[in-house]
Amino acid sequence: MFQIQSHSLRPLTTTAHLAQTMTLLSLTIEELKQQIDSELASNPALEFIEERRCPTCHRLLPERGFCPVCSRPLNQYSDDPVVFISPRDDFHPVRQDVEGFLPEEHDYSPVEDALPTYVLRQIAPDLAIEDRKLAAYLLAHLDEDGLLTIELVEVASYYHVSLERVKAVQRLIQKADPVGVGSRSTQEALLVQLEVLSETRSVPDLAQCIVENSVDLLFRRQYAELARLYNVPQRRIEQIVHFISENLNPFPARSHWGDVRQPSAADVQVYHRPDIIISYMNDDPQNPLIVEIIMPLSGTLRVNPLFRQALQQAEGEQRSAWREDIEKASLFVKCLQQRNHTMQRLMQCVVKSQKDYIMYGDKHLKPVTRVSVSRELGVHESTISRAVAGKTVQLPNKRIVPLSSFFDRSLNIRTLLKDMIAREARPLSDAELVDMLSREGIDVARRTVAKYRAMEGILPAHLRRSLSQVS
DNA sequence: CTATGGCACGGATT
DNA sequence: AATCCGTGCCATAG
Repeated sequence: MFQIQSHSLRPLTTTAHLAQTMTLLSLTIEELKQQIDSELASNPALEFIEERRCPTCHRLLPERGFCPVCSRPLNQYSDDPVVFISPRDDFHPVRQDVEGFLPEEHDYSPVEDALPTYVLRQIAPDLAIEDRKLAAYLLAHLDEDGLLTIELVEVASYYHVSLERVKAVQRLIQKADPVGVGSRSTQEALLVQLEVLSETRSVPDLAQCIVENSVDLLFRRQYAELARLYNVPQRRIEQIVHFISENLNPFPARSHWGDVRQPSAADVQVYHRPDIIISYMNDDPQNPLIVEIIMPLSGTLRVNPLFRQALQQAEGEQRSAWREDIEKASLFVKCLQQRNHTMQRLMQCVVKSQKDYIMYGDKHLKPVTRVSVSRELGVHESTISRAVAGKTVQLPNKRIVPLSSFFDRSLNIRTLLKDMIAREARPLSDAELVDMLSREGIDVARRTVAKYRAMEGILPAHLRRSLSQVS
């Protein structure tokens, strides 16, 4: 497919252009940053220019006018959300030189490379040189949830060091972002997260007790049982559960739970950095929405004009090599711009139709499909799919959800269902729930209600009875 | 007999 | 082309 290359330049640029834009589209910020870095490093024709930032909010100023986040005058504009590209360089808070740090002798799959390196960077400064191999070894044995797959004792005996030392390294890892990574179990991860959290804010004291002694009850949502066990009102337990699901994440490396996992904390996740941030201007719900599409750099990329000039004087071999560099550089820049443009339009469209969802919560999510968006934007559906896949969005209420949740066909029904069950006077059977839903204008099969219930981790009616009796 | 969960099928979505 | 999701049918538990 690349034979065309040698013949003509134009078809090459267009197909390559498309291909590269596609791949860029599907990258998350972290990947995008890597991509840009490597491009920048390998191509001398590519230039990076620092740009102005807003003095108060530290965000980059748009082409003209005021900072969209902190200045008032923008209010005069319509109610439509402001969508813009927001470059940031505070992306990796800790950037340490870790060259030669990762030992080669251990095989770990390149796919999982991102998380280990990310963590390693953070803890590097606090790590004794001789403990580095321990850290690297531990990090190389994380599963996709960020949990450790090996026993600490094994590591200790493998390296002939004391268990204590391995534990110390593990603790260091656990406290890095994402907090709790490198724990042996979800329970351990939760405990670490509680501990870290308690340093900055108050944590319900029972929370730790519960996680430590009765996680299984917690995961199975046996709130009544818990209330009995700890001799507190069930209301209190529910508060704590709420706190836990708001702030903790049993799978440190996960952005969202798989469908059949412990549904106890199913609605909220803690994840490191969102790709997109949606907020109200000045955090005031009166103001229009601000949609920031995060760029990992605070500046623009362009083809270095000096390099262009130099090309004029170059000759022979050099000239063609440089010419190629320039081609590649400008292609990359174009693709990047197009990526941003597409993202911008995509978000514009999505935010417009899902405004209620963003402002008022899950109940108001409209079942928009990727196809409908693609039609509206006039692009291929797969483009949208790629752009949406793997990205995360921070909502005004600081929750971070996958972008794909904007396209969830049943979330609104599920939350409605959850509400109804939460308010129910007596346990309602699935069939009765179907009735109630149809009164709300939603027609679903009985079987489907059952499935939604299962997704939300709600027990069947006859089992819920016991709960309501206790409380 | 009623309420639910399992399996599997078809259509939509990606 | 592969996957996901809603749904119908049937078995099973209560």
